[in-house]
Amino acid sequence: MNQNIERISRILINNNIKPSFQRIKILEYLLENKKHPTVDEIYVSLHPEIPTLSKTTIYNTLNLFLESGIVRALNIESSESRYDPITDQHGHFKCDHCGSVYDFPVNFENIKSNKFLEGYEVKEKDVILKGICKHCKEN
Amino acid sequence: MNQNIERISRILINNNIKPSFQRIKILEYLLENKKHPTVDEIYVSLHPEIPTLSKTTIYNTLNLFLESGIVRALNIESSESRYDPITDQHGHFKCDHCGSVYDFPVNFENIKSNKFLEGYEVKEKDVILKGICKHCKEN
DNA sequence: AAATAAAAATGTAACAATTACAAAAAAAGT
DNA sequence: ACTTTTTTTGTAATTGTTACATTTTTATTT
Repeated sequence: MNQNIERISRILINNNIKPSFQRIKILEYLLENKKHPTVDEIYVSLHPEIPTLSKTTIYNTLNLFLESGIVRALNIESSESRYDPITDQHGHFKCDHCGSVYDFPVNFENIKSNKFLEGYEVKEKDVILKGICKHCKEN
Repeated sequence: MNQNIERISRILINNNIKPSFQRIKILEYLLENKKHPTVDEIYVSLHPEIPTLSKTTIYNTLNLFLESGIVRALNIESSESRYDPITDQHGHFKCDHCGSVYDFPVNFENIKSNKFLEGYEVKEKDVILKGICKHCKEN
């Protein structure tokens, strides 16, 4: 447990972010539960452990993480942003029925090799699929 | 001009949508200016010609179009939805600098052939790239 | 260790996109 | 022409997010 906190602190420090308690907990949550949570989900999950936690802090922290590039925002649904720690490249499948967001591997090379994008500097890529997931199909 | 309206009326009728003036104008705007406009952009553009036009009508109409599948919503930025008439499949490149959204062709077959998505019903696909566009690069 | 300065966290209010809802206007049916 | 249904409209409510001032915590200096 303590080792985990040290590991996460190191990630923050490496990105020039002071490892405060809240920041550690928020990043830990993102890394442990790879659920692409919304701000509200983070808040509800961490609030029991950190009763003074404010949503503004979560917003501030996530924006800080975004600037440093340790997380990225997923705008799958227009009504809410979800947050994803940046690891390997992958696409996202959102189930219209249960609302879950699943990761799946994507070969971005096929997309990049495109004449139409010559001269364009691509910084961020995402593949978003929507539909009904396997689990919902089966029920 | 009149032919255009007839053409657009027919699209609506084919999708079981009564071709009211507002609906025709909104769909016409989407089809003519392929700019992936926001609701506000549609409103500002059509308001001079239709002074009584209400944003609620635009929202209602777009939701109607979404249900019928003649347009789809692009959630590139979390703060706003953009709307795109459905034609051929293509990806979207959004320039972080000038804000423009460019279309580019995408071969979705490369993405679909994926073991991880077996059993999943994919209804909607999008590839979203962000970065700096050619025009902004040159300046 | 106490005092001071700087950074981070917090709560409230403001904001903007969207939706809910009821009333007004227009269109369709009788 | 009258009634019913559909469409449009304006206002108010809702929700995710940001702005901002205050409080708390952390770091620095004496």
